[in-house]
Amino acid sequence: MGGKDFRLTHLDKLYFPEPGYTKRDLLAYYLGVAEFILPFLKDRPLVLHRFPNGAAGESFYQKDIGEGAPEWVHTFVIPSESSGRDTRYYVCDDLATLLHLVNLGCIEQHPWPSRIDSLEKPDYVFFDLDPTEGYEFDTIVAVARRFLKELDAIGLRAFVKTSGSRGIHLWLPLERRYSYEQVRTFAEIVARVVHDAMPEETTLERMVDKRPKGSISLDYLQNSFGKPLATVYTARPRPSATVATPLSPA
DNA sequence: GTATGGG
DNA sequence: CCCATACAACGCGGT
DNA sequence: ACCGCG
Repeated sequence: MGGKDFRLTHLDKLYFPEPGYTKRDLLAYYLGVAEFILPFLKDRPLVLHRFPNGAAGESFYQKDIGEGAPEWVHTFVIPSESSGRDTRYYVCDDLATLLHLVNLGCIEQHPWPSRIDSLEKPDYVFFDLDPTEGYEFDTIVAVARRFLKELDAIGLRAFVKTSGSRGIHLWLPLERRYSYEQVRTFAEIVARVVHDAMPEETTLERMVDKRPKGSISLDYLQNSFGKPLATVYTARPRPSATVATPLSPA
């Protein structure tokens, strides 16, 4: 693969026991959608969420490529504010890297919403509509439509995808002119407008156990430096092996 | 998932 | 040889 | 400073 050697291991390991999908199946999936997912990974630091023993097993997040990564992988070094050390992030720019990551047990792909040539300036803002226990899917749809309506009212057209778990993500491309803080503030304003319009159906409460049952949590805080978002076509570590899927808002 | 070290 | 263990994130906001 | 959250 372009002289980029790597080894695919444990191909028969069951990654999704319920439907019976193995790591080989997951690799085949990503091979099939590579041409669609790679453009969303290009030039972005990637946060890995690894499940070496499948979707139901123990998992961990990984930012630094660590030891033993192929020498040809593209990386981007970002100083960690808290630890003071440098972190060498993966940047997945090609199929070989994508499949290498899947081999590590990286079921999900979580790129930053900013690109390495302008890290401090996100090129999209997103809204994570996350349902609480006992929700109705119709409620999420109604809340998503309200977001689209409010954004349309100020001349903005957002894109929609299923998160692949239970919720819906909306995202809006931005010129790279605004800081994370500015983008987060904008997201908060829009979320408050929607919450004021649908106070029963939505919540801005951060504490999980204080959210009204059945309400949709509007999480705008994730629009922050170093905080990634599960991207389009990424597989999710759910028992049924769901996938984040772009939707037409029609 | 992989590298390492002990039994 | 095989098993056990170590290791693999961090920013934001509320208190 | 620490904790909950994603």
